[in-house]
Amino acid sequence: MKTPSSSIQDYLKAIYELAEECAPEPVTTSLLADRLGLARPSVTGMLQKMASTKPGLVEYLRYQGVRLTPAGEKVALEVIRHHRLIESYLSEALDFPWDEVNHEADQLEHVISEALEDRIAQKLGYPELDPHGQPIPARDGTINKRQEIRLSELPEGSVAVVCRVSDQDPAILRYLDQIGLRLSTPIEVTDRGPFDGPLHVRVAEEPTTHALGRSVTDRVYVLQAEEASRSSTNG
Amino acid sequence: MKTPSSSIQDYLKAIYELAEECAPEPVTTSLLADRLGLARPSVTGMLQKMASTKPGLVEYLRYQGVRLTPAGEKVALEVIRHHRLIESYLSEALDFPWDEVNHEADQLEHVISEALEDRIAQKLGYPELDPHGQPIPARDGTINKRQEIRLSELPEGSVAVVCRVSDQDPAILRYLDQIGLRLSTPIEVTDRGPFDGPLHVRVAEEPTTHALGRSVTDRVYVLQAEEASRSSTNG
DNA sequence: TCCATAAGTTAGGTAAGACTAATAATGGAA
DNA sequence: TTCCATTATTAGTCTTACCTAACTTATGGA
Repeated sequence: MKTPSSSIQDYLKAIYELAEECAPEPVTTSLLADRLGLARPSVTGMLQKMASTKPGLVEYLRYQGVRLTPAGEKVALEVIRHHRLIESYLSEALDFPWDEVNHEADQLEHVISEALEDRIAQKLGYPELDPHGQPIPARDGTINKRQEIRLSELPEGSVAVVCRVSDQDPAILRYLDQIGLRLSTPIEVTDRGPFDGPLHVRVAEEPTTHALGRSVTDRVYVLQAEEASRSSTNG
Repeated sequence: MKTPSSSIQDYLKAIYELAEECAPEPVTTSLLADRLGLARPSVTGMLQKMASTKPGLVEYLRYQGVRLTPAGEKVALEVIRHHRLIESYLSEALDFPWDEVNHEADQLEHVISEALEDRIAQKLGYPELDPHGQPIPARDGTINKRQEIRLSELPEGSVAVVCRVSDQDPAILRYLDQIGLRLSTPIEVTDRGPFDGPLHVRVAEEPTTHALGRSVTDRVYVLQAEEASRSSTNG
């Protein structure tokens, strides 16, 4: 199969990530448009084109959305592998801060060769997690999923360890870094307001608590007690 | 000034390199088409577009060719800086062989950010030469030119040091590597046939000589005695 | 000097991939 | 069950950068 064009790769990646994050299956046209920063009709057009000219990658359901086929998911995971390896490399080898690597990797992921990817993976010692704790798919398209839950779903009083943070919003990443909430950091939910109000979280050894809104707590994933001990985090 | 599109950057770079290599000023449409792997009418069209929509970058002379203005040359040198820094990084940090870095860098040079370029330059210790001995332009667009001459212009019997090799043809680079002709290698012209026949060259300490055709000797640059001592080569 | 050939340009077309404005389907509330 | 707001799609353009075929200019021998 010929390598799909850069634009199609972006669509596949976005579909995969949205499906994983919010799971309104099938993934909706406007959600995709928002994520990609495109007008909705552009997305409709592209989805129809993908469904007709690359049969077998996506399943497009008129007025409902789009779903990846196993083949489409494999392509998406290849792109994501590139992306996360590049993020890791930028962070490890070139000291990029974790809020900048996503943007940079978005550009690089489409032009990197397999040979370069191999060298990078080798130099890094074949890492399994990127700088945000996101699992790096293997070359064969398999990916390790852990028993992580969203910080927003953590019950009051419970203690857990941060294991993964969405890399989408640099501002959030900068904020998390600033309050000391990084990968492997143990945290405690000291207070959840009613419904989906802000969560009060105490970080590691520090005395102060921070009130975190939904935009943050939905993008931070944690491992609870037992699960945490089974898995070690690395960049 | 907005960053010229990737395609325009390729044209500017190619114009600069062709002018430097062969100097039929102005650079001819078909030379450009060959270098870029495009049909001639495509090049004509692009040159006209550049001349009209980006005035000040190139001077286009109908039926004659194209020349860079100082501003156009500056943009070209920025692209070339990206390219050569990337080549250097791939070679130094990721152990890429010198015949592969050009191709890889062609892809990467358009998507690398200034921030990433800076990190790379810093990690490498601000190198002045790329893996082929080509000077890396400074950020302000200045470039160091040495008193190099083509191997094909070296008189019979003279001894010189290889200081630069064109990175355009991977096969030539592999061949040179194979016969031991690398940067800083001293060589001697043992015999030049009549006119532009093959040059017989002896490499460093080795006894055997090699007959090199014009396609090679025009792409290898050397420094003679005095000049060689003024300049040291590094990757 | 003339003309064949090489080199360059014009004309017209295609493919991606995006956009806006207008139209149609969907689904929740009254 | 009807209606309306939301969401999705169609229709029609635009831009970029390429292509081929046909035509034009330039050039260097006879």
